[in-house]
Amino acid sequence: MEMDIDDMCKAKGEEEKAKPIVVILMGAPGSGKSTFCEHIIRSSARPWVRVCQDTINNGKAGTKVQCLTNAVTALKEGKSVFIDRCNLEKEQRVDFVKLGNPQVEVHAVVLDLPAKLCISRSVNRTGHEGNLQGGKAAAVVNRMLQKKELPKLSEGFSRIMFCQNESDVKAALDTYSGFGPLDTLPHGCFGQKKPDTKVQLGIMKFLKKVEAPSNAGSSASSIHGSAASQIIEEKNSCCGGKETASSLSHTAGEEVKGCQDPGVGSTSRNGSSSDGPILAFPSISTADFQFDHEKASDIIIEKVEESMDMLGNAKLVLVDLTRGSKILSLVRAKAAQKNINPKKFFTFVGDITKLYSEGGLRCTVIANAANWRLKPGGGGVNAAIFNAAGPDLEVATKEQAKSLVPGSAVVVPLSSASPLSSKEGVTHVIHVLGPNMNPHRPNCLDGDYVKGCQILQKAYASLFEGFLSIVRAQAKLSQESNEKIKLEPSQSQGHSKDGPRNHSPTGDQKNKRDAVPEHEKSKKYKGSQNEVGGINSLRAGKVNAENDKLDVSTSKAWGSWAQALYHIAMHPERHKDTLLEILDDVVVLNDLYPKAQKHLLVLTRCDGLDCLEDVRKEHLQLLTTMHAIGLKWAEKFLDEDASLVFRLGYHSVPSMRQLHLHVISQDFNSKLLKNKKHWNSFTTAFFRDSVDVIEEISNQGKATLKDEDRLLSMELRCHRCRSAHPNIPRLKSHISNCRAPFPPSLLQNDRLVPAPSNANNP
DNA sequence: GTTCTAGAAC
DNA sequence: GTTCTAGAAC
Repeated sequence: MEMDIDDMCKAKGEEEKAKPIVVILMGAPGSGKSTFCEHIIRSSARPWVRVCQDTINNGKAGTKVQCLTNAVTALKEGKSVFIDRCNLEKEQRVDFVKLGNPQVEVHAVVLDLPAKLCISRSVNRTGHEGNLQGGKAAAVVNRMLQKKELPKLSEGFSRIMFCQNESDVKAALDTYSGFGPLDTLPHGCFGQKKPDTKVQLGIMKFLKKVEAPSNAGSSASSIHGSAASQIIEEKNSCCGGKETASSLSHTAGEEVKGCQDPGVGSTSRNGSSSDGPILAFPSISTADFQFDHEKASDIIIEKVEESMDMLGNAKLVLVDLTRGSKILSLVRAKAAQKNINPKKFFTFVGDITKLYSEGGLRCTVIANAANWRLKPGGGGVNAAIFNAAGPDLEVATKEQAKSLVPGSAVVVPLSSASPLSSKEGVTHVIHVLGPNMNPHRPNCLDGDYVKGCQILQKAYASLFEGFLSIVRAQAKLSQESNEKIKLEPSQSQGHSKDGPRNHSPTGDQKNKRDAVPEHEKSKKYKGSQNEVGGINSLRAGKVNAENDKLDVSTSKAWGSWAQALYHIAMHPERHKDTLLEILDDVVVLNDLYPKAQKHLLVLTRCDGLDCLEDVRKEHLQLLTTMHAIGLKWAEKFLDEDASLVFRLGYHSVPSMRQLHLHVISQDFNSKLLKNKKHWNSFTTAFFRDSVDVIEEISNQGKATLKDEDRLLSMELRCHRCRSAHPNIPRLKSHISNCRAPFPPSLLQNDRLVPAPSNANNP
């Protein structure tokens, strides 16, 4: 179906310019499509018509042709159109995309909220009609979601906005509510979460099934499919940067105001990040905090030098607003003196919030010289960055931490709705708090440069470490997707990436969380993978030494109930009757509350090693021993029951003190597995496979923790087929029957330990 | 880590 | 009414 351009122009008459658009909504039942339209229609200055297939026929469901006809009519009248139907499959939306023409842009708004939320909304909405309740609603939504295909610009959309949580939806609402009749919106993909920014699951993992599994009719129909279905996973080509980047490059300022220092390094201006991520950072503490510039420049150089080997193709850029900046010249001179690779580290004169638009330097990560409360305002870089990033940054920051200890940093993923993200290509802001030498500011060190230098060193170390964690996470993600594509070379139409997922909490959960008073939030906060130093360490009772008040001893950070394993490890002879094995380095015991048929713990006897966070290279041998002993026991159990499959790993943040390795069979058949936290602690990225931990310690010297609270409160998904379930009992009834193969990520690297006879088909 | 329980969800 | 979740207390 084509629009007649001439007709449309005539209809609009002289006034012109006002261009109607078509917005095709996509989302499962309960994703909020109608609410979305209604909200915008109420508040928008643009005339809109909502074309809803469910009600188009005098309040009853109509046909697709009716929808198309109504849409054409509305467009001829100069009205913009919402296509309010699920549109999850490409085939279902192709005719609506054809409404577009050179005069009429077609946008997509994808409401990809967690399945559980859609299910619960569907249930609520349809409950009174009595035809789509409970499991039925779940089945319908799950089945629809199985087929969903991510829209791509190549289908004919000029703009696609992905909404994976309530705040994304809010951003989209704001965008279209404020979208006046004469306005235009930038083209491209927006809102697709950057890889592994921990914010999201959702739509990034897009699934496409070639054929339905034989048991697809059950309410627990699989999302990932069973052995019968072929799953193809692919990193969606339209997301994560390429097209967004190209759309940005068209608008990049022709006039390059930013100025790279000639003496130290050089990089091409436009698209300069194409060959590696760049961290732009201001000099910490040398402005308002009045830290000595000579000392600060030494520390910058020292810390930059230390990071050089780990950078890979990533780069560091020290940024200052003014060309004559003293700190910049000092650093430049010292970098040259030390022969620091100018391609990996250089200085740049420009506004750190406009590096791309004004300077042509694309930095995916920028550092902020934050205040301890992580509040906007103040002045200088902090005020500038919070201003430029918009309110999203404040919200995202609060999710990560409430305050910062001097010498620490916190990584904050930036929502794609933030102008810093859309205009400058920034994916993360790292807040850093340096030492303060200014008596008019909090925590003044009164000229104590011994402490001051230590803190500044820590601050830069934390900053660079935070940046490297982002770089590593992104590298790992792209490597994984490459592997996936290699695995299924002939079927690259799907859109999913497997592996440990960072699911978003459901919207309602988020609301509840948002209702929690601030102090409560920070009280509950237990640190996150992206957080460096600071609060994460606080939880373990190991706060930067310079903050004496917070430097509590390790044992005090654990509740009395969390000491049981520690006591066993220190005095195994007192617990002989409960222990399965006592060795020099480790003891083995059954988990007191097993969450599966077989669930035991390999417990280190090393004093002072409480959790994964404490583990360093010197513990590599111990980790290997723990793994070997765990494996030995798994194999013993497998001898007795070849149907079992084991997984060995650590909790990112354990509840019990004293490092312990879980050896757990994957049946999860235990009445003691009672709640979401139990389930998610063994089936999300929160569970760190022993093999991966060993690899990370060996390569990076420490383990990656996935300790976000959200992981533990994620929607419940089957660990095999990844289908979503509304509650624990339903989930358990599903897993007792699910025989789908394990996700590919678990099948790699010996993460799963099956009986030898099942080695190829656990 | 568990238990207890209020109150939300069904 | 019963089931289920999630927060507080331990």
